[in-house]
Amino acid sequence: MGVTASPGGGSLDGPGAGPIPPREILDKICGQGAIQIILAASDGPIRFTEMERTIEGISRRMLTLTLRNLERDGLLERRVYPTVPPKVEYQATPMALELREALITLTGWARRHSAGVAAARERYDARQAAATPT
Amino acid sequence: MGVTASPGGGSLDGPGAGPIPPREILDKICGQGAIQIILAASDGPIRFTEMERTIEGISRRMLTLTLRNLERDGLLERRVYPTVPPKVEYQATPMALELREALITLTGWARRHSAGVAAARERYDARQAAATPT
DNA sequence: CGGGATCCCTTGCGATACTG
DNA sequence: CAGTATCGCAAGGGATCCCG
Repeated sequence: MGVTASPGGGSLDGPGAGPIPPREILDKICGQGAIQIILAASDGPIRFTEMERTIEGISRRMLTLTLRNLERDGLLERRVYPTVPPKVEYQATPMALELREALITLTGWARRHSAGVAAARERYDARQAAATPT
Repeated sequence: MGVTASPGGGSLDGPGAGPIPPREILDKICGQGAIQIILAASDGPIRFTEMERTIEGISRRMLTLTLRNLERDGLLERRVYPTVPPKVEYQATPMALELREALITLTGWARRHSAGVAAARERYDARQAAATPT
């Protein structure tokens, strides 16, 4: 993987650091609420605080960091309006839009099977507890 | 392992631990090579070492852990043959198979845009470096 | 409004060694 | 073959404060 810089994901790679391993890309997209962020930015420009309210559960810090990462990877475009108060808009790039369908499928699946996963988990845990002597 | 329901989205077991937040489910699926594992187990039963060879780059530890997590969440079925030497097979459950298409899309996208992401990253980093005074 | 900087605990994860 | 156990560092990520 990258060079492991300081906390925040700022990987300082030297010039000519080859292609990114697909695994790393997927991890970035799926981790830390990036999916919701991309989807939120897929329906036109969206502001920072709008996102914060839309995504619900994400911390300010993580939102900022993930936005930066996605921008860096070319998945989001960030536009700053030097007004007072400041206004910043994010929107998905064409590259990111290609993911839209798949990401919707994924989130839909997760919502539909939320209970099923919880049930499976309880069954598994119960079985483990039963197999463990006191 | 097991409990540790700390900030971020740990797994709270215990009786009646409600439904799983979709976010957490997605993170589990996307992180630590779970995608490749699910896909590898989508074409019929596959053995532990086969997976280890197929996935390439995953550590023994992570493979084991992720397999356990996916089994616990009801995405993989694990079958043990008490032979000598032991034989263990994993295969995707129907629930996990529903993800197949989307996961293939995702991995395909990641492969296609690997270079594009790398390029975007270099551009971003260059711009940052340019904006930073010495 | 939209962040950046710092603190600091928690978790992820590789490396290594041992086992049925 | 298919794991489990333990160690140890580094990354993850929340909380808090500050700033243009």
